[in-house]
Amino acid sequence: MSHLKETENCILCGSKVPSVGHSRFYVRHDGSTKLSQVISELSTNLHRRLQIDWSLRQFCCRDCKILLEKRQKVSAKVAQIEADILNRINVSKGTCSKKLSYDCDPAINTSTPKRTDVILQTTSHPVPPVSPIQPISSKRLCDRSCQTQTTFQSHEHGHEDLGCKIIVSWPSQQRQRKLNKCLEPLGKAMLCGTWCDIARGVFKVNEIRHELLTLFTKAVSVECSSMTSLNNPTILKDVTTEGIRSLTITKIIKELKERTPILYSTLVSSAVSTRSKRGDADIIPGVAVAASILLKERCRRATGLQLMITTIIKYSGFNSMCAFLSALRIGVSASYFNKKCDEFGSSYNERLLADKSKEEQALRRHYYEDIGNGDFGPGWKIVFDNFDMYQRVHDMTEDNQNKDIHWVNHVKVSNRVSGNELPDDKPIKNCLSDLDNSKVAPSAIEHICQRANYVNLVSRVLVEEIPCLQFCKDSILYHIPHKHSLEAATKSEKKCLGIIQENENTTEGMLETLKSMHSYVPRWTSKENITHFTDIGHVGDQLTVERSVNCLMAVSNGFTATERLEGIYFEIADWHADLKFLDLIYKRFYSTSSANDICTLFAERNLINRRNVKTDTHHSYAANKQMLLLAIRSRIVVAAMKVLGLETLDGNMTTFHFPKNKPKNNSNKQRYIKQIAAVIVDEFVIDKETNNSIINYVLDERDKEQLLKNCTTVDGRFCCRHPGCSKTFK
DNA sequence: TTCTCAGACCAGGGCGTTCG
DNA sequence: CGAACGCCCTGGTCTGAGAA
Repeated sequence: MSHLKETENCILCGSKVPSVGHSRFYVRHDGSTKLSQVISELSTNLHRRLQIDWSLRQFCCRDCKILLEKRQKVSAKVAQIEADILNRINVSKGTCSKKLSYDCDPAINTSTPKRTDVILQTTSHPVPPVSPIQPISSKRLCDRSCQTQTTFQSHEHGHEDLGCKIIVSWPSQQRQRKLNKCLEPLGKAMLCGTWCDIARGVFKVNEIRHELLTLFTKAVSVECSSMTSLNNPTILKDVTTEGIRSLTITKIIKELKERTPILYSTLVSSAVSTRSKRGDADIIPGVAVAASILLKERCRRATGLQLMITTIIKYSGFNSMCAFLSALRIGVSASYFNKKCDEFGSSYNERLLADKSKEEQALRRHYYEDIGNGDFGPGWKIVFDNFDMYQRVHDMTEDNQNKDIHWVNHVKVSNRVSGNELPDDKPIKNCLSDLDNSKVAPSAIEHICQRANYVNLVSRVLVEEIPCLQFCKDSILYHIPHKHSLEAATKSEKKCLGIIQENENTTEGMLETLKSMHSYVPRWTSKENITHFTDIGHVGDQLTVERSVNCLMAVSNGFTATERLEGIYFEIADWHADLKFLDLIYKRFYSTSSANDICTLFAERNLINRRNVKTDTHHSYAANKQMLLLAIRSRIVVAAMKVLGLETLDGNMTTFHFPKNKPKNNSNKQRYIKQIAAVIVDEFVIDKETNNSIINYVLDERDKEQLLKNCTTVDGRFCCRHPGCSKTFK
């Protein structure tokens, strides 16, 4: 060391020390002198501030040396006092503490770590412990193969030393690391906390919590896998008669407790409040149901509970079903449901009232303020019909007779196609004579369109019934396009407005019904304070409209628009048109006297034993309709078999093969199937001669009308056809 | 004597009310 | 918010009266 240069300043205070004499004291780097030992025991904070350059020989001044000696004495005294306190604590409390014990087991105390010593050092606990960390509440943590040992070093610390250090010792080396700030509570809990404290410390660290959750979910997944495994399946997978008979909620809960404790605990803690007094022994149906649903989601064969529920739904009435589902926490009780239904239904007409208000605002802007011409909605109609019910009384008295109830049901149906562009104040034509016959009769183009529609309809039947044409199923047209296809594709908005408890058979009842419905007609008040109503169509069947019109006529001499029920107009909805058409068809094509005439409807009805088909369509509408559709389809199939050269339905066609050189794309398939359908329509459906004569007739009629129009004046008088004559005739 | 129809009876279920 | 209770309705079956 003699070759090292010497410093001129004191190692601590920096003051200049004399180069010779007794005022300077040598401080050795290796700690072999008393002074150097004292300096090495200084806190890290002081050490950091010293910044000693050990490449030079360091010295200390006399004043600083005195201070260092004083510190050493005080430190020794503090250590002695704290050791005395510790002894007193150990004597008074023994080892019965929930906190970490330092002197619990002599065996552990004397044991030496075989491979690794983890030394936890904390400045906030300067008491020197003598045993490894072990929370006393459990014994499993202190495993010999992985022992942790804490040693405490008594220091005098500055604030820079606060925190936790972990020291790991191997036979070959020792490493130490200061714990991250977020891990400090965990370190402290490991040092002096209970198992619960340690777990809480772990759970508070977000990163560890995330990993813990991953492990937790894995554990749940393993549990559920074992439940659905083939080796040891859950009782929920037993769907045999005996299995379903013996399946109970209690059994499910018992199995969950035994086989999926983590899942069960999670569900129970979700279902039961911490403040609840329910014990572990309680059967919680909701937990069993939730677990069953989740397991069914995982394995579709674990369907025992679902099967049980469905069976009960099928074979129980509404009340008992509600009670059952309510007990399983899937539904609510019947009484509560009824109460809520009343509540939900209380605002049954609010959307109609909102629409009415919107329409009234538009009307006011349009007529009163003279602005806003296009903000009317498509409007709506009110459809109404009688609702009849016969109620037989249990105890008949003079006053309590069987009740024949006649009420009125009404529904709001929003228009899908707007008619706002049509005039409200006058008809489209002034006079019926202005309407040409040719415009009413189908034109030549309409006949051509009609044939195209037949082709589409026939192609539907072909792809559905003939196996060798089924490859064209995705290429046919299911919706025949028309002028309002776009609007018709949207869903109709219907709103039930409930039952009006009035009898439409009586004038009084009908009047009350109309008054009730009139409240939904939008209105606006002019500057002259006159109320105007817009027109809302009310749609009913023939009888209802007839009665309504009579009633409306009866009040037409009212003083005000409200009394006259202005704004209501009626439309007849021929809901029975389908039935009437069917009736007509059966009158023409169905005769019970033609049982022996093969290929007639009646003979076929007997052949396939459809005894529910009757002459009177009114009494067997569905049966007659099905029979007719079947007859039509069968004829189309037979026609197709003839056209395609098919011996049997499953056979191979001899003509009309799909072109081999063309790819089977959508357009080619569409063209192909339409070609076959067109041949069938032309050969078997449309009578060419009749069709042509109709078209010719229509064309002739149109020509005649055009000729007539050219020969008449504006006021409808005929011109004189003599050249040069300007006279006209009536 | 047979057929038809109304009423009694019963079990089960719907629904509203009350109470905790 | 649900359970319990009571009232009433429904559907099926049986029975008796009256008509054919």
